[in-house]
Amino acid sequence: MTPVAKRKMERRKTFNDYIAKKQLKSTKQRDIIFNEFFNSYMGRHVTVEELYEDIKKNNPSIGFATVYRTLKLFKECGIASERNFGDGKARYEPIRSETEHHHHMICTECGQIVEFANMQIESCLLQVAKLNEFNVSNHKLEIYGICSSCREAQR
Amino acid sequence: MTPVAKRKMERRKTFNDYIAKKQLKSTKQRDIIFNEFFNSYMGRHVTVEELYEDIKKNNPSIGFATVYRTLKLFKECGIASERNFGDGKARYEPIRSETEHHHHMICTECGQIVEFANMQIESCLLQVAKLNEFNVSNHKLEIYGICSSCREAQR
DNA sequence: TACGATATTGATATTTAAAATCAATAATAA
DNA sequence: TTATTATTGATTTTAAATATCAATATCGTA
Ligand SMILES: [Mn+2]
Ligand SMILES: [Mn+2]
Ligand SMILES: [Zn+2]
Ligand SMILES: [Zn+2]
Repeated sequence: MTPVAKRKMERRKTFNDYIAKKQLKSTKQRDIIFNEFFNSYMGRHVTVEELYEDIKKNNPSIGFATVYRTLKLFKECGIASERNFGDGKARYEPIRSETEHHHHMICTECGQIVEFANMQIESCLLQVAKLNEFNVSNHKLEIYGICSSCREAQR
Repeated sequence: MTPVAKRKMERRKTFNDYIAKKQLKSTKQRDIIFNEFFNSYMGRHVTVEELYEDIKKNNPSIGFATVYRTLKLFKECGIASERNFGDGKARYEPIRSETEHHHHMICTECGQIVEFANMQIESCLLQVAKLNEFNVSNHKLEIYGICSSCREAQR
């Protein structure tokens, strides 16, 4: 099994466990959305609208509300992250591993997103929180700017 | 003159200069909004609605749209920052000096906001950006968690 | 001071993403 | 199979942000 397929199976198990625990139901729609999301959007940041339009191509009967609710469900059970990059639309990305954690650098010109992780920043953050006696549940860090190719295009 | 008064005067000059440069007009409404914002909301993070309700008390004829537009104007000319803490409402805070820069820690229980600045984080950020050849225009960092008093209240 | 050009105001309407509603339908356990 | 309960898809509602527009205020100039 490829690492990608294994990763997908692990998320699937988390999802199934969550469904069982919360006494929800397995449905064809949830299967379809799960598969499309984890097959096509690994490492990407997709809006509800985008995923809906994509899925409609092969499954025209699936409704927008179902895609919307299913992505929220993915987030709820910890297999997807919700991101907000300041354009007013929520974006979702598949979580790649239980432990992964990263932030984003967004080109305000072309929309390109570069992911990064930095241990030093993370430990500084925890230190700041500790100093102020905050119990951190999550944090977000985004860098906005112009990427090199957009900068070249301008000259 | 107190340091607070001096600070306010400096922002006023920036605002006046901006109005002159862009050929805008000085109005009673802008004066009122400027004064309330810089008198009552230094170090705070106010929504348009909140500031509007506040101003209405003494100036019932001022419209919501004017408050909304004036805060955007403050932001535009660099005397206010717009913040988004994930509740779907934009917040504005007066800028205290040309050079100040800080981030926020938000209690998800009581809404308390603690500001912090950390040079180490800032330089890490720039390093990450440099590595990826991004020209940084701005960045945001927020820590969400539970403050100590809310933690105590829970026990 | 009066005039004319232009920006501003306040009320209201529009836009948009997110969230809620609900009758019909599907999934599950007995 | 049946009863129960969750889900779906269409639609409506909500709420913040933004746009519109006629009436009015500002400001340079005569
Ligand atoms: Mn990402
Ligand atoms: Mn602040
Ligand atoms: Zn770019
Ligand atoms: Zn608190």
